Amino acid sequence: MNISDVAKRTGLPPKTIRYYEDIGLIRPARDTNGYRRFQETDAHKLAFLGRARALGFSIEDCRTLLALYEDETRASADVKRVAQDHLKQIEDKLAQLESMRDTLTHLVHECAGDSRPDCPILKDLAKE
Amino acid sequence: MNISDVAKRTGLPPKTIRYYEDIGLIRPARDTNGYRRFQETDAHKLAFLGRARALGFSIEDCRTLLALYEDETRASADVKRVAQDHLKQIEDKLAQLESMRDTLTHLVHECAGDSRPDCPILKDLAKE
DNA sequence: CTTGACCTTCCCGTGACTGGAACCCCTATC
DNA sequence: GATAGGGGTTCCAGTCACGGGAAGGTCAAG
Repeated sequence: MNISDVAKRTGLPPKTIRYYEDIGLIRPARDTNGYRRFQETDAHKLAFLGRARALGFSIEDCRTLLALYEDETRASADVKRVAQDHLKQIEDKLAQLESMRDTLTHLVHECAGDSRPDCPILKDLAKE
Repeated sequence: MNISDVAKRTGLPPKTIRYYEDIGLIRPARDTNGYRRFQETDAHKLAFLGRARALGFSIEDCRTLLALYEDETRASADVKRVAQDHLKQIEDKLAQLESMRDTLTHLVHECAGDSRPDCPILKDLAKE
């Protein structure tokens, strides 16, 4: 498989796949002409990475998860810890965004949104 | 006021304040020794920017909001549009994070987290 | 006069890519 | 054989909103 084939199969852009090789997440073989030649295992790893990234794991987390995946002697506790830490981060971010959303929703609701200059949104931002 | 004074008052790090000058959000005066000399209006603008950033507005949104704030002939509709667009982005992000959280919560719950290698988290990432 | 706390500018690094330039490879067609 | 096109390759720069750190000027106190 060439890079565009595996890109189609995994849904990852070719640029991203090259980047993942760059940072050592995958090591596809090369043809004599210099083209990357992807094996099934490469496609499989890339799909794994795509799903991990879709769950918001950082690249470094992905590296760890991939290593655990390939380590038959892993402890599931190690995987769980990575996932729990990440989940915690997401929950923190959610709380922060919810707070922003609540404030913004309130402000937007208060604002007339007409041609007059008077605006509670700006008033709030400029308070004190 | 020197930069550390206004930093204390606004809660913004000096680095951030210099950056805001760099990109043209503020234009503090200078003393003969080259030090920035902040007026009340500068401190006020910085506080405004700090609150806008705390609500998650991008720097470019902040620039727009500041311009609207200083324009006595603004229409509140323009402010409202910026806020609504931003609110939409936040809601999209929230939905995305909630979906991640739900999946992760489920997976973490399924995982024994012991010394055995069997792990539903990895299984899910590697599915297919 | 020295010390230490300020201040200045400048450059590099962050995360995870994306865009673009410049160039090579392969096949098909004129 | 020339050419057109659609692959592929590398490398460099840019994104966003700063933060770290170096090298050096300024100022008040002891």
